[in-house]
Amino acid sequence: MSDRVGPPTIRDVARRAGVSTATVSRVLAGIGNPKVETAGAVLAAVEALGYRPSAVARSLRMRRTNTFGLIVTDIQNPFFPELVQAADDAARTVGYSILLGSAAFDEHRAVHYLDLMADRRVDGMIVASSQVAEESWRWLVESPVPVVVVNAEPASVPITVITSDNRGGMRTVAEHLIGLGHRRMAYIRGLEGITADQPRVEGFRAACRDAGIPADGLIELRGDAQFAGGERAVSELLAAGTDVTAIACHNDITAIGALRALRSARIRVPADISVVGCDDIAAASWVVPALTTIAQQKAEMGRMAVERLLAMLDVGDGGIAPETIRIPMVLQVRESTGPARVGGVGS
Amino acid sequence: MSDRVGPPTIRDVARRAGVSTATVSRVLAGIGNPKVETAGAVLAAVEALGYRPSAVARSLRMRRTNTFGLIVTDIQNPFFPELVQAADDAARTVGYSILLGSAAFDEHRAVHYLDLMADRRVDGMIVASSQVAEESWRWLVESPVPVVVVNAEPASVPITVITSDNRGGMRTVAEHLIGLGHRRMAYIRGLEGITADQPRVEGFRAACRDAGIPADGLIELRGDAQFAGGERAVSELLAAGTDVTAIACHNDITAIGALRALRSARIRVPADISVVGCDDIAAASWVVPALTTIAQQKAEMGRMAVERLLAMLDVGDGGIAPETIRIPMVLQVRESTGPARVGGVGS
DNA sequence: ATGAAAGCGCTAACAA
DNA sequence: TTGTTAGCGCTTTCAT
Repeated sequence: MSDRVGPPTIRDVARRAGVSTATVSRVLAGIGNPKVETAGAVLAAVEALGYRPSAVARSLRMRRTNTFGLIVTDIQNPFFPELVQAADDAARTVGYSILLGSAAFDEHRAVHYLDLMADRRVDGMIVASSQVAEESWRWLVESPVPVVVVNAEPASVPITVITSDNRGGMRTVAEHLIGLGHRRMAYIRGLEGITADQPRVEGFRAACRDAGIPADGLIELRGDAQFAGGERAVSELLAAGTDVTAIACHNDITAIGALRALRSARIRVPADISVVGCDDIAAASWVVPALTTIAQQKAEMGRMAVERLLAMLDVGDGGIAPETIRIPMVLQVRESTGPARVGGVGS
Repeated sequence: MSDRVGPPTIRDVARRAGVSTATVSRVLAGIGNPKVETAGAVLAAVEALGYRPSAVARSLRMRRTNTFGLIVTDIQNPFFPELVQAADDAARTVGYSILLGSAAFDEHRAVHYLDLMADRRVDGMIVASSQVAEESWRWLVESPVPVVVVNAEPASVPITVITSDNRGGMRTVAEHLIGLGHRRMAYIRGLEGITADQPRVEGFRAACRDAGIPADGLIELRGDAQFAGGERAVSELLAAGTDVTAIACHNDITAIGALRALRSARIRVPADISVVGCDDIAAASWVVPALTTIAQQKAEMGRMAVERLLAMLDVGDGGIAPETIRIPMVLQVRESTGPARVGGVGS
C-alpha cells in the first residue's frame, strides 16, 4: 500500500512483474525475444497498474520529442484550421503530434512561440506566418531544427517553402474573368507587405496585359485582407464613380465584404458586377451569391509540410536542399461571376 | 572545438562561466543572492552559447510540464478557434502552453488525444468535445489530472463543467421573436444527441409556452448542426407548405443554410420570415441579411477554463468541488429578424 | 534472454 | 554564496 504519488513508473511495473526495468522497456518496445512468460508478466503488470510510459522521460532520453511545432498567423482566420487539421493528421499517422501556436497577428507572439518551441525541443517546425521578422528567419535557418515555411517567402533566406502558386492562381482568375468578357476590372489588394499580396496582383496584371487590356482597364485598391477592407474598398470604388464589371479580391473574406457593399448599393452580382475571391474558405459557398474563388489546397499543404519535415529528419537536415514548392490553386466557379454586362450599371 | 551535438546544456554554461550547474540554475531562476560577478559570468555564458533551458528536462525533474491539453470536437468548426485562442492567451500569461487535439468528429481520435495527453503528462485538460464516450468520462474523473469540460455535460459524472446557458439563451431568442409578434415558428434542431441540442430546444419551448403560444405554433425539425441540415430542413418546411413567420436554429451554420434555402425560394428575410441563429460565428455578420443570433461568450469560456485549471492545480485537485458554470449568452440583433408579417407569405 | 548501470538535462536538498 | 549529489523515468550498452 505505498502512497504512490503520480502515475506508475516503469519501476513499478518491473517490480510487480519481477523483472528489471530494462526488460519492461524491451517488451514494450517489442525488442529482442523475450520468453513468453516474461512478456506475459510484464504485460499483465502494465495492465494492472494502468501504466503509460512517460513521453517526457522518453523524450529526454531519446533526445527527440516526436513533436512538430506549427506557428500560424491567426487561428481565427478560417484559412488555417484546415491546414492545422491536415498537418495533425499527417503527423499523427507517423506518431508525431503538433504543438500549435497562433501568433494572432502579433510579431512578438510569433517570436514567443519560436522560443517556446525551441525550449520544448520540437523535432521540427512549420511556420505558416508572415508575422516573422527577417531577423527571426535567419535565426531559424541557422538553428539545427528542420524548418518548413508555409505560405510565406522570406526574402533572401535559403529555406524550404511550401506555398500556393499565388501568381498562377490569380492569373487563372483573371483569365476566367476575361473569358467572360470583362475588360474593366478592379483588384482589391491585401494588407501591404503580406507575402501573397505581390504575387497575386502581379499574376492578375500579367493576364490583363496578355489579353491586351489597357492599363486603365485595371484599377487597384488597397484592402486589409479582412471583411472591412473589402467593404471599404468597394465603397470608395463606387463613390469615385468608377465603372467596372468585375472585382477580384486578394482573399475570400475581402470578397465577402465586397459582396456586402455591392448589395448595399443595390448592385446585382453577377448581373452588374462579378466578384471573385481567393482561398476557398467554407463561408465562400455559404454567401449569396456563392462566391467564385480560386482555392488553396490547404490540406495538401499541411500534409506536404509534415512529409518534408519527416524527410529532413531522416536524411539529417541539411541533406535536403532548400526548395520552394508551389502548389497549384484550383478555380471554383460558383455564382458570383458571369458574363460582363454591356451597358452601364443597372442597365 | 568540441563537436557539440544538439543545443548547449546547462553544463556547457556552467563550464564556460566557471561555476557549478546549480549556480547557473539559481541565477536563471533568480533564486538566492548570487554575487554580481557570478551572475554576470553566467549571463554572459548563456548569451554567448545561446543557451535555452530544456523544457523537457525541466518537466521531468519538476514533474510538471506547464502544459494544458485542449481537445476540441473539430477545429474546423468556426466556434472553436476563438475558444482556443482565448485559452492559449490565458495560459500563456501564466507560463503555460496548450497542446491541441482536434477530434474531427471521431470518437477514436478523441480517445487517442486523451491518451496522448496523458502520456505527455499535461498538468490539466480542457475537453471541449462531445465526442467522448461515457467510459472515457469516467476514466477522466478518476485520473489524477485536473479536467475541465467545456460545452458538454457528461451525464452522471461529477466533473467541472463550463458551458453556455443554452436553455436561457434560446429562451431569450424565443422572447425576442415573440416580442416581434411571431406566433407561428419553426425550430431547427441540431444533431441528435449533441449536448446542447436538448437544452436549447427546451428553452425555446418554455418561452413559447409562457407566452401562451399553442403547441402547434411551434414546429420542430431535425437538422445536423451543419449548413446542409439548415438548407434541407427549410426545404422540407416549405414543401410541406407550413406557414411560419420565424425560424430559429440550433446554430449559426444551420441558420445560414436556412437563409440560403429561403432565398432560393424567393422568400424575403426578415420581411416574410425572420431567422435567428446561435453561436455568433464571424460569418454571421457577413451574410446578407446579417444574422441575428445569440452569442456564446467563447473567449470568456476559454479564459475561465484555464483559470479553473490553475485553481485546481493550486489547491491540489479535489480541493475544488466539481461545479457547473453556466455562462450567459448574449443576443445580437442584426438584420435577419423583424416584425411578424400579418398576411401569408408574399403578402 | 535478462540484469546492472549509466546517463539524457535539469532542480533541490544538503553541505561547506 | 556556492558546490556536491541525488534523482525525475526512461533507453541502451555491456555483462552475464
